[in-house]
Amino acid sequence: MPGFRPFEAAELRFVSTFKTGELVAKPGATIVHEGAHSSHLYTLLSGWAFRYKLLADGRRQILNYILPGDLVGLQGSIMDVMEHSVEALSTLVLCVFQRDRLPELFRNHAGLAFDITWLASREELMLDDHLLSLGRRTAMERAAYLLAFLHQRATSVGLVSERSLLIPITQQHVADTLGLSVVHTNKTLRKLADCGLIRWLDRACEVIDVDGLMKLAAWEGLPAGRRPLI
Amino acid sequence: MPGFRPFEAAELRFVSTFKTGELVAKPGATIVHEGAHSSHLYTLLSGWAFRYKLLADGRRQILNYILPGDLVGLQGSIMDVMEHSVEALSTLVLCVFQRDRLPELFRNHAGLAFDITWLASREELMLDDHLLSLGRRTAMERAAYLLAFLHQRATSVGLVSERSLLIPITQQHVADTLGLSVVHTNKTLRKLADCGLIRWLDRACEVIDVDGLMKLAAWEGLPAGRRPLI
DNA sequence: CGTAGTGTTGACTGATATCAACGTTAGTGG
DNA sequence: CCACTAACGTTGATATCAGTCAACACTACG
Repeated sequence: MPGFRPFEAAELRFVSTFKTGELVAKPGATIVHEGAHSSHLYTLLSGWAFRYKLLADGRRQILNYILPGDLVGLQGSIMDVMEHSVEALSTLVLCVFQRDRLPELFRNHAGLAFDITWLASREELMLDDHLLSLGRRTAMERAAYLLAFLHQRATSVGLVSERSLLIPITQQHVADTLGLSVVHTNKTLRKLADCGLIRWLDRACEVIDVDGLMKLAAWEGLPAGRRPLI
Repeated sequence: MPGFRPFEAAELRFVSTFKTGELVAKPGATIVHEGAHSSHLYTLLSGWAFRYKLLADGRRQILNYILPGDLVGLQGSIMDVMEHSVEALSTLVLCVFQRDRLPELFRNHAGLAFDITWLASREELMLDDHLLSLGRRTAMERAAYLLAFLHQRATSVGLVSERSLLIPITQQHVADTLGLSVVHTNKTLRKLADCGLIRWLDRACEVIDVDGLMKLAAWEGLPAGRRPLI
């Protein structure tokens, strides 16, 4: 896989013992529960998922999307309580790590420790972008940003084959990401479709013109560069 | 200082050589510029600051606030480009680190490396809360959340003396944090003041009833527990 | 064949933005 | 010492974006 930094031999050996197994999750399954203690640490191998938080009265906010190569449950492994939930959008395959060997990883494999911090910094960077979007962009701009963002992330892990990508989300997901109602989200997505920027399929979105979306949202894209994989 | 984890001797020795000096910044000064390469890595020793991003047309979103003990510029040290700016709210004293010795820190001081990752996770956790606020809370709830949040953070670093705290921000800062207009922010803060929850001073906010604010926002507070200091 | 989830649309309502004016204060230069 | 200016905070009138309500079509599924 291009775009990932290569492993050293010792790192590879450690990671293979660090891994305790694989977990498969069905669409709609909750992998991580907000408020849970000592959940596991995972890497997503394939599929789409998302992180979210709930308010007491049921209002839901989607915080970010999880794509192959992303860590799941790091925050819960480092602090002790999980402060968000994670749900599968498609069928997932996760690599399960031994959470309690994280200190050992930091002690003996500085390269891997740095990679984890790198991934945490990248998450922070994405959240910053989302915050800018929710706070200061209009509904159209927000929607355009979100779809351009997901397209770019999918591209960077090789999910965009022959110029086409289906993002497996419903309009309810989009609404809960953008902080809008479903109805208004529907009208906004319709406008984007009428402009020829996207196509909305059954429970999926096809991005037709990424550059158009990025221009509409005035979004520069994520910084390029090689990323680590754990 | 209670609430911080103690250093080991070797860590203390390293940190004292890792530090190259101190930087003092005046209120309104920009310490870190969005788009800048190779900025420094700092720890804030005293004062209040904030991180923000701008849209091309000048719309500003404040991402988070920086209080004593927080790292400044970690994202820029790990990726290469700074993706946000940092501005001083009050007079700051910063501890300046040698950014290029970060790999050495990871290699020889696993405990400190873990601390950095802990701080990054905590930042992520705060951003998650902000995202929930911007996406799903009303103007009143958002304002209440923000002020309760800042009060709690100030408390945890010992800034709240004799039950009183002045947060050194203008209503423009609040507006740019909450994603609202200044005018509406003013009306919202007025309502909070009329409820006896806060008092608005010249260029500062005094929190009178944190519990009332937290209840209004349905916010649980940040997870408790000992934090690292670098 | 009913039911639940999803997407769509129109009518109406409400929250927040925009515009405008004004008071206060602190700083500045004459 | 006194205009003058620039931030900052305040308030009311009006405009607009997004929310709510309601109805309906479509599909998958039991």
